[in-house]
Amino acid sequence: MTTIKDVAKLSGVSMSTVSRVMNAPESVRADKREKVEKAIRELRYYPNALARGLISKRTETLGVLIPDVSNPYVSEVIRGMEDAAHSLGSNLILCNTDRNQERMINYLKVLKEKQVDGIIYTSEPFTADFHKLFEEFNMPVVLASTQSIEYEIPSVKINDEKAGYDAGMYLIRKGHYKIGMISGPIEDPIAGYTRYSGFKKAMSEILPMETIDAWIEFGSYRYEDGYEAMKRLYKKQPEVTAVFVASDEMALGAISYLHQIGISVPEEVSVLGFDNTKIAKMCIPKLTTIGQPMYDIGQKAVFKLEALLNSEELDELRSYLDHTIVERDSVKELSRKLYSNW
Amino acid sequence: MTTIKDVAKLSGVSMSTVSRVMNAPESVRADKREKVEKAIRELRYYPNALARGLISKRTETLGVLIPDVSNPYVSEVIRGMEDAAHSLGSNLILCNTDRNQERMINYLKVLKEKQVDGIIYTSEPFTADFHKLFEEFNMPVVLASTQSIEYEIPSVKINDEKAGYDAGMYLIRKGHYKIGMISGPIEDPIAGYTRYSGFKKAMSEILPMETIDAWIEFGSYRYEDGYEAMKRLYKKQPEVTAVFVASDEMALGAISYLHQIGISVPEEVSVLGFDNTKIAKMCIPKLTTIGQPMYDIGQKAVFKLEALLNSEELDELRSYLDHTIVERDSVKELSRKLYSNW
DNA sequence: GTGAAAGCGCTAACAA
DNA sequence: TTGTTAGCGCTTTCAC
Repeated sequence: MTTIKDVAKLSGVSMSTVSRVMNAPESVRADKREKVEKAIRELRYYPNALARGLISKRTETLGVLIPDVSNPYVSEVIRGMEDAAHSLGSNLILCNTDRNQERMINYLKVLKEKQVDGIIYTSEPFTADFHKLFEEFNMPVVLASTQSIEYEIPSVKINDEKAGYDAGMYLIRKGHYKIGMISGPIEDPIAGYTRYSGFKKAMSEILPMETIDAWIEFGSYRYEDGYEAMKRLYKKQPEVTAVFVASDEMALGAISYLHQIGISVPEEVSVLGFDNTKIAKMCIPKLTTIGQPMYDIGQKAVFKLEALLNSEELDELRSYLDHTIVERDSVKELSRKLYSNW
Repeated sequence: MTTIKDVAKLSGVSMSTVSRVMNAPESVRADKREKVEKAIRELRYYPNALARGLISKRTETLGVLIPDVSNPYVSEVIRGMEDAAHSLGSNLILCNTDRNQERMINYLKVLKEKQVDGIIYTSEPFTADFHKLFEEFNMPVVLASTQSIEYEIPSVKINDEKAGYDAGMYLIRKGHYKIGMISGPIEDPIAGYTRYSGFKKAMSEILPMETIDAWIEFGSYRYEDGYEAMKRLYKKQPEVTAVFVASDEMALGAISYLHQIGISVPEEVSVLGFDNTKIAKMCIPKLTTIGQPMYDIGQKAVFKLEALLNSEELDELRSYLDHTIVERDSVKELSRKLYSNW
């Protein structure tokens, strides 16, 4: 292994001068600088980041805590993070927590030991327990695709309640008035309760509040959950003409159930998804869905963490990026509209 | 920041003793050990992995070079890698190369500087150029979901040629004899040419070799490629009853085209996919597909790299894991079989 | 503008 | 069993 010492020897200068050509080249006289640069090339010298980090207290490495990389939603967020990190000269250490507290604590410990500059906690509710943990480890944290209301932690996500509201209003505007929902777990304060209550707010424009819950089923965002929830919903409300589903994956499960019992989407029942993951445009029918800017969420989270590390002023503690409505083929416009002036 | 010195002081022993309780506890007398452990807990001391790595020449960190995390196939491989790494006490640094040589070189440089123990190069052909690069950087490498024939580099993948052959034979066995293929690029020696030639070999059992190519189109594994390739194939061979498609994503594109022109899958045309990514069981019809053990590929690649780092004997340089045929709903059995005794 | 030397936090001889 | 000391490879004063 070649070290700074070898470079110094070969180029006939001191270690400090070699260090200078790497960190402040303009402070070294041109002739020496060139000699050093030549030696670096010849010896294929690469400075040891461990030694450097030991002094600088910076590793240019970020830890990313995610539930599971193989989740299509998460993997797009990560992609945004990695691009942002790359553009800033940092790297990402990937940690799949599997929602397992023990595994998470273990990662936190290792990341601390490896001296990562900061951590991004992604896509899972941030509980009081976690907050205590992070306090203990005392590392800069940014939340991506999640947030904390009780604690002052920087975060980046969409406005899920508004998204739920917009979803409901979209279906209403399309002429539906027998509208169901397959929500995430109501105990999930990030993507569950928020979208649920936004949807209910929209529904309250056409329905008495008390009756809305009869049109809502729940599931944990997975395909199978969507299938089962749709089954329950349909048995309860066979007149339903449109369903808002809180994730694309569940939406596919719901469509699968409808398809199985011979109900066509969107001709007989419309389905509105959530996320706009890649699958949404590959299935039949192509999914109309609430689009999250996953890449941007990841990217912004990293930029925010970087700003935090450089103790720059944060423009806002909790950032909310815009969602969109991506219109494709799974929602049908009903001709007989309830409010035709909309 | 608390260091080993602080722990030594508080527990009234020397730094070496503290070091020992962390690395060889049994070599320290119980009473002192307990004192040290208590101090560690009280001070919330975490050893600095940079300092340790500087000495041990090990960082317990691996670099992973992948084209793109947000690719569903890749993200499953990564998941296997990460679990394996975690079980071995290592971490993964994620590097999206985007098939961009410059970006890859940059990553290699940084990974070298950060003293990662080794690198896993994933899912892209390993060219002579890359080999030269890796030689220059002189870091242990394992290939995952790809391989090198010319160079002696450990690798883990499936036997793509056999998989292509099995795919063809499967369709023949299902009674088809007007069988098309949508292949990956023939210049891709990993997943393109291999599956293509395996398929041709199978077809040669029912067709003269010269005519087979008239039934094959090409695409770069993406949805849109599948759509376009299916269009070309269908125009050329409207009598086709089954198509083997070299990726699930392309298969979905192919199905989309067929659906659009009113041809139902599998009633009129059967489609056999490749990979068995998560989407395969979420679409309609659910995809019958050649299943790759993505998780296992990732896992095994990491274990292999670890063995390499510990200079253990590798049981085999190039590992080939088994593929499977996952039967779902997109392939129909034709009653009028060509070889009814099969 | 350049070099010598101290030190980042840790481990590993070597003594004791 | 334990402590002292010399580094690991680098940056950073501080003189010159």
